[in-house]
Amino acid sequence: MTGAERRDAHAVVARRLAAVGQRYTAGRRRLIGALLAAEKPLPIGDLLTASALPQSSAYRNLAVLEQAGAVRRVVTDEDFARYELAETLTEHHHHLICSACGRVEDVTIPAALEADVDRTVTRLAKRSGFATVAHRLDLIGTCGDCVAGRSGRASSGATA
Amino acid sequence: MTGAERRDAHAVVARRLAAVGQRYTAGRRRLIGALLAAEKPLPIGDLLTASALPQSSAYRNLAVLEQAGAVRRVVTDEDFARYELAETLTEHHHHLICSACGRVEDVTIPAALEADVDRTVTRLAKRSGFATVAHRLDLIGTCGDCVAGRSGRASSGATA
DNA sequence: GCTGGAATGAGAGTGATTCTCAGTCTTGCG
DNA sequence: CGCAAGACTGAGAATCACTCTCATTCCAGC
Repeated sequence: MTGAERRDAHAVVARRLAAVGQRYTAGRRRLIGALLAAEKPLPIGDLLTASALPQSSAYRNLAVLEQAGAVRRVVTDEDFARYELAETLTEHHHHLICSACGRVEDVTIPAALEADVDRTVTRLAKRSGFATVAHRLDLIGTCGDCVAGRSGRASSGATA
Repeated sequence: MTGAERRDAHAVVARRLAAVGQRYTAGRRRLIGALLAAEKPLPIGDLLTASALPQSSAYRNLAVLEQAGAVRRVVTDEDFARYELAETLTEHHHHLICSACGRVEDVTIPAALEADVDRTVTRLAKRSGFATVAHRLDLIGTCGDCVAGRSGRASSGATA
């Protein structure tokens, strides 16, 4: 991610926070900074380290940021959540999740397929009486490291 | 689900448990029975009620059943997990999740699209060095009840 | 009928997440 | 500038899903 995009993202976040009557404080800025740099969903542990925020503040600020639409909480099978920037700050993407070590990476799928999925999904939702619909497509498998035996359950992906 | 399918499912579960050296006890049978009847992922709360098992036994048995490949743990944004029968006992399907009340329903998408997704997903996974890959496609929106205002966060879907 | 391992259930323990609350920093205003 | 209102912070307690422990019970095969 380039410097310009980064500045841009910060500006957008600031605006969204303002829209819900919240300030863009230093701690929040550090959280967003960490997420910008990561380009993949980060576990709370990494965010605590990266932001140097006390646990309670980190959780509180992530909740605020999520509510402001700047950040998204990502749940996996692990027993802790991960956070990533909201798609409106990055781009629509999906996750490649290693079921052995928990590693998570971003991937995008071809636009044509994406459009197909979206069309179908919308139709199905309507049929079931659901309004609006976003989709979440995750690919779950075993990453190269885990196949090779050197697993390890690292908190963030080591080979990034 | 018909009676024959039900019997069938029980037989398959029994076989899979046997394969990992486990018995198909009454409590486990009740858990599977509840899942067969539900045809949608059930929260632990419902399973405790339906199976009349003490909490520790329910969790333990669900873990065993999952390991045997009879059951699948489904995570949503809620702070508790849901369980459903493994797809090898039912059929490949996806979930329609209401982000307001947490309600979850099963849906299937057209075979053609399913095949497309699968092909793409496999290719992407390979490119990232992932072996094998299953996909999880969830549709997240707001169900009719919640749009209408009468939400309520019921543990299972009321209007099934 | 016995015996060993599987299974059970009550209760304690764990760990992520949330809540509480008193103190601090900002912002807008006079 | 000085102040009040309210946003923000951080430490710690509380909550809650889930897991573990352990003594007891059950069952399959001998």
